[in-house]
Amino acid sequence: MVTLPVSDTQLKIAPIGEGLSLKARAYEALKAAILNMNIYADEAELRLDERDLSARFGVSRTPLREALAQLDQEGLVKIVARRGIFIVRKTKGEILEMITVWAALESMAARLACRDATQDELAELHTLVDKFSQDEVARQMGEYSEANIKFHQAIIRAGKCALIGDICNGLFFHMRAIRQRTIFEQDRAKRSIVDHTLIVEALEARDAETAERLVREHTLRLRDHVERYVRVD
Amino acid sequence: MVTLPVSDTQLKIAPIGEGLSLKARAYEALKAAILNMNIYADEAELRLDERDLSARFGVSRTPLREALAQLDQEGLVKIVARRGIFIVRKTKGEILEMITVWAALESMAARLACRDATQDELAELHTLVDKFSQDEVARQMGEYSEANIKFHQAIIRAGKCALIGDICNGLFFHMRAIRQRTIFEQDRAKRSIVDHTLIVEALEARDAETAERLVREHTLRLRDHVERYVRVD
DNA sequence: TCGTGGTTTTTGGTATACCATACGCCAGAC
DNA sequence: GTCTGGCGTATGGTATACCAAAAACCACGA
Repeated sequence: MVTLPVSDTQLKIAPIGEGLSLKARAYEALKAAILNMNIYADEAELRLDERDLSARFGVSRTPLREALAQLDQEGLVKIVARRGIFIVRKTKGEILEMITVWAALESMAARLACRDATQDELAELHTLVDKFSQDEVARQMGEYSEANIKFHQAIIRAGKCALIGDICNGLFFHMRAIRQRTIFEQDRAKRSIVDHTLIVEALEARDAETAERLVREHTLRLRDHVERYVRVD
Repeated sequence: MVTLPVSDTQLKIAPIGEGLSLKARAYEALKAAILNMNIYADEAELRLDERDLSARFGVSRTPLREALAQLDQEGLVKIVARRGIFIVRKTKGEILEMITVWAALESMAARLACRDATQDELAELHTLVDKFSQDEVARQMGEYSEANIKFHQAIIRAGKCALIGDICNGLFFHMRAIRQRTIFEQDRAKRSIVDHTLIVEALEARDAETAERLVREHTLRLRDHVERYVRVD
């Protein structure tokens, strides 16, 4: 009897039970939980307990600790020996720095995109801006935020630098975890549409200097807005 | 009797026994070991073994695994379930991306520095460039590399954005771990001195646009040099 | 000689027990 | 009443034993 290599069949029964390791699953679950916590809970219970979490998830402390250690390194929690595990609240200063880094990276991505973006990618950007302008009345702020992120991610993707994408995704995640993130959008939607339109025009013209400058100014303007009007807890 | 607060005494006996956790010590040791390995060893032994390391360090697998997990997340090693732990070799593409990110962040730091750098910081930059020009004959490439990094770190510091500093330090570390990193310096020292001098001038003139552009072009030029002439393994 | 099947070994993943220290409670002295 | 010191408890850190899957090895047969 001949047994075919698994890769040659079309079965792929595989994904049963989410083939991820317990550590990975605990990590995702905790990440999601912390994010929700930041949105819903108010000031209460900033502390986590390894044994308690271990019991809730039904796994031992070992994989849980590995997941927590990773979250600690990413800056979402802070582990203090023999004291506890605390959910980290970003300070306003840290948020401003994140936006600054974002501005630096995305403006570089825009520059790269002027050289390397495909026609398809430019078309996609055009679509994102257009769709956005048309929805103007009906759209909710929440949708705007998602669409907004999508637009910026599309620029970054068009720059073809995976590392920029990775770092920015991390930044975006931390932003998402901020409670008053709605402030990011407050009174900025109209202005953003204009900015976005101009940015796409510069990209289509392959004008690197202008595209870079527009993206940088656009994001730094958000930074200033947050610095001036947002009060973080 | 009056007992003085500890902070008012001048004892500070504290640092007994390197208060670091075993995990932290294992992490530092492994990091250093991997770095040396990348420099000295040739293609041999890209694989690590948890039990073996555990025996060598004299600690159990648990803290060792946590240290390895952290190195894995930082991209220095890759842990594959039931296969082994492998020291990661950066591809040429990844190196180019790191330099690109560096260019984006340091140019932004230069922009910020034009607004926020103190006179002392500008003076320090001046010193770094001057000292460097004078040593021209006697200096070794190795020293150049260190001085070079120092110069760039000084600019980043002057930008007052801690996050940019953190990310760049990570990038610099990975660069240091590259074997043929001497190529970075090959035939570039003379040009660098000119570049650095101009950059400092722009900073002292508080000319953000020029400083940003010069820093970006300087680093992207290094990127192109690597892309063209460096062959990574 | 080559391939084929099972068995042993290796190796990272997980569970669990124990350790050491920071904190809180409470009794006792002044 | 307040401060002090011991002692118990909570909690992250560490050690160790076991598990499962992948790889390596080996014997056997065509």
